[in-house]
Amino acid sequence: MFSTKAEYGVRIMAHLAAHDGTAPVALGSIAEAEALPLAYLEHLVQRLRRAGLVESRRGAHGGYTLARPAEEITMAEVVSALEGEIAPIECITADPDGRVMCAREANGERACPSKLLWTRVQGAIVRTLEDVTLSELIRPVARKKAAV
Amino acid sequence: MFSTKAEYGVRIMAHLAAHDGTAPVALGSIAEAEALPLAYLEHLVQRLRRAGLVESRRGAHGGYTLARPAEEITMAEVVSALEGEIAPIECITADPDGRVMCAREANGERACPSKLLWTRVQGAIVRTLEDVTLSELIRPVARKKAAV
DNA sequence: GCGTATCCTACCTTCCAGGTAGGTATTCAC
DNA sequence: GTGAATACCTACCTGGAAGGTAGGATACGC
Repeated sequence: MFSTKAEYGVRIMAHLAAHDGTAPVALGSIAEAEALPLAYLEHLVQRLRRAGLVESRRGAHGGYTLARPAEEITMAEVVSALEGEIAPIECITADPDGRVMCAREANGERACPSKLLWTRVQGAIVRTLEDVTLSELIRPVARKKAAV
Repeated sequence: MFSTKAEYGVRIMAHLAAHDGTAPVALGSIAEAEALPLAYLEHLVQRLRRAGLVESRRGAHGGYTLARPAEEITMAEVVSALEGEIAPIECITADPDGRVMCAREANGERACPSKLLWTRVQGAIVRTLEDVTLSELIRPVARKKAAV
């Protein structure tokens, strides 16, 4: 489903949000706190940086900070920065306008018979990811509705 | 996300539903119609059979039929028969009661900081899959064909 | 200029999705 | 009963990617 890239990356973001003070947080301290390999996290955090989700300061006492307030960062941004485009199966993609396409349609063939299903699944995933912000993640706040 | 197992399997089911007459449909004819490798489909259809979703008749003029009416078969059943348990990331599972668990919780550790997110994503996926029946898939019925 | 940190590129290894192969058992038509 | 068609079963193969490692270059604080 989602790989550990998404999992680890979300945890990086959550960690940054939780320690969102003045000073940047060194990736080494995150790796230690979360018990994850530093060298691997470096790859992930670079994706987050290139996506404009975190900012970095190099050198001594450097580290990372959120590029925007946690309330304004959605999980859809985080996950797609890490995993690339979100599609439940290969042939389903979304073009820049947000129209969901089946790859087979493109070359004049008829759509997958199951397009309806995968587009709905994709919609559900994307909507959910867009609906959860980083700040919600770090506040186990009075959400507690219908705890499935 | 989902592998081709789910994609192909759903197409098998859709094909069976579309040709749901008296006679069983040979897998070879499905493979040909869908342009998929027969030998691989055999693996998939066995999973569907063991899950009680299709029935088989061996020998000449044998083949497969739906085990239940298409309206009563949900995509959740089909996909989980093919892919196994549906979880957006490894540490999220659902116990027999349907309670969503984080693997880390089990061993006395605290839950992933991001559990909230993944449980919601899982919920959205499962609810969507449960909501789409096989019969809906094969009838592009009364759905606005215009805007896609 | 030294230590600390980010940044960058290349590589390595394990796993498994996706597929192949070959055989056996069952049923039908004749 | 024979042969063709079909489901059923088990084992194997293979490319690519997930997940991780290595090593250095670059920037910053003191």
